[in-house]
Amino acid sequence: MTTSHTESPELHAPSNFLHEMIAEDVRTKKFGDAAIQTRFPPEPNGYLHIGHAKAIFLDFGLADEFGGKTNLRFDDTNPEREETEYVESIQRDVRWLGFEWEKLCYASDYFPQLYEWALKLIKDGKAYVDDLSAEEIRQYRGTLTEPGKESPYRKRTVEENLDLFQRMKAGEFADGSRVLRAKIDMASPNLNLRDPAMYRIVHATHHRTGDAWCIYPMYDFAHGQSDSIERVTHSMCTLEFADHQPLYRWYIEQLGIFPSQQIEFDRLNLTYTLLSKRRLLQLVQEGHVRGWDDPRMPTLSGIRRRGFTPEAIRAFVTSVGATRTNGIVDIEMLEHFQRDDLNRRAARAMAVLRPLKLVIDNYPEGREELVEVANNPEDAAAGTRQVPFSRELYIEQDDYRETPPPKYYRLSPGKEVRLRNAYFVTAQSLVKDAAGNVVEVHGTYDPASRGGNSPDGRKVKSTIHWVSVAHALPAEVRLYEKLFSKADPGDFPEGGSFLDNLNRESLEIVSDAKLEPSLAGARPGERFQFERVGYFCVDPDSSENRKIFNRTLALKDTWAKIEKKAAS
RNA sequence: UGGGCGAUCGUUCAAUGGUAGGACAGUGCCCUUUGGAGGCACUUAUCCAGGUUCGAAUCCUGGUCGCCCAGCCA
Repeated sequence: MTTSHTESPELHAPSNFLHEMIAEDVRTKKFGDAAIQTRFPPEPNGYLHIGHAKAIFLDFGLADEFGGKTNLRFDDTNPEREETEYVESIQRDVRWLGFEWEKLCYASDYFPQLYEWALKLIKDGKAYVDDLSAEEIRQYRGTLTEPGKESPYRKRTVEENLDLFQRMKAGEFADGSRVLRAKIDMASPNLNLRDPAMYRIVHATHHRTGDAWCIYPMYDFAHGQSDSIERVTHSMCTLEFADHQPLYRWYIEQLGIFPSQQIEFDRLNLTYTLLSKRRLLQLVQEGHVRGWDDPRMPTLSGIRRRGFTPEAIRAFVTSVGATRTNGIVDIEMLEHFQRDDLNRRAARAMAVLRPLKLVIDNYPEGREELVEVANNPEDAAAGTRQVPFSRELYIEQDDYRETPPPKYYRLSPGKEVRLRNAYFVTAQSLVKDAAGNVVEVHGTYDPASRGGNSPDGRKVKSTIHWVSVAHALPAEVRLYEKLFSKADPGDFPEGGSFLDNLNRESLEIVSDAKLEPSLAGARPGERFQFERVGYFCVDPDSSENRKIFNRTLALKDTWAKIEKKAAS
């Protein structure tokens, strides 16, 4: 692949064991002169999450690297859980990550072929129709330490099996009454080889094939063959499928079809995060979050709405790599890569979340001026903008303390600080309400310090941000914290539930934030750094006259750390 | 106690028989018109026991520990 980003080493595909393995296969021409072919094979039964992002970057990234192609294939063999809504969201998410598939495929497109192959196995005496109930089959399967025993129906003749299987397809039998099984080895130490089910009867409407079928292939009887049909050379999946590989190969060998190769890697786990479709679905259905795209969700649609970027996700999954060891990655690692990306790219703006009025007594009433501000100090090319300054400003409540604790550098009585990009200001007096709360601070500014520096070389310990009262844009800001309060949300006492680990304070809505006026034109999805506060992005809930911002991530807060330490 | 897979700083990834290194987190200092960013420094690891070898994280043997598998889910 020709690369246009040699200057960003972290964007290079990682040198991991998958890479080595494929490189070796290319060297030895394991697949002849065929190009590398991979696939990303989600079941359309839920939204994609950050764990899938790892698989996507691996599937598409590795193929790219070796000049190969990647198909997006929906593993839609279970009509009862799959929906078109998911098919659509998955395509949206893959594209958002920056990938375009070679072919869009569906396992359901292969139903006719799969059926033919089942017939072949029956004719070869390698498959049989079993009348045992699900419960009986489970009992006959044996246990981890004891071999199973053969079903009494295992010796049916080819003719009888053919007849029964065709009638299964024709809809003559009820759900669960019969199943087509592969005839392998009921004593195999690998449970997957103890005559696994190939087809089950399900009278359900499939999201694509409708009611054309009432028998559906199992994952094991569909996946390898689908890979083979698409001439997938390297079929990457997660570790829990390692036990299925012998069966994957068995079907391919019995059928004599293209020998796709399955390779397993470790699933991504993150602290304070749940990556189980079943539980994510539960969070949505029970209303613990606002939907699949709630910014607290680990779904790609959720973190996208939260303000995360594909670039950061790529850097993250690259750093995390692929191995065969199961672990849990610290969520702070993901956050680091996101801050790193946004720090370089996000335009800066000034916004006050919890406003406190600051009146500059010696600034002429009615006067206003524009100060020039860099859009991104990390990137001169981002240019500058003009921000209005006037006698009355909003500052952050946290930036003023009547009695400052040790090491507090911000505004307090008699103290001088810098108003970002504007003037030095000194707090002089304050106004309190009946309850004794500070409602207004009065101060004086040094006109000679315009732009933020005093000609006499005087230093201040701190710089605070501000928004002109007369020009302020009111807005709603949604502050997010971790959805779970426990590093392992799945760790709960007997009789409990992962829901007990939900963080009740994961969402805080600030309804009266004050923004600098330039933000009036911000479009949904646009990302900013509110200086000294954090990274934010415009939520699609925003209307023309009321902006809503989501906090992607707070800035690192050294002061909070100092305060915390002092408190302990 | 059947089978499969694995074990390197607190976490994560690397080292492919030859100086155990990077990133995240943490700590301290420097710098800073964001207590952001940046810079410097520090702390901390080869699961255990044997063996092969001039030399082992790496190869071998035996343990130990962890994960996965008994769906007509994927």
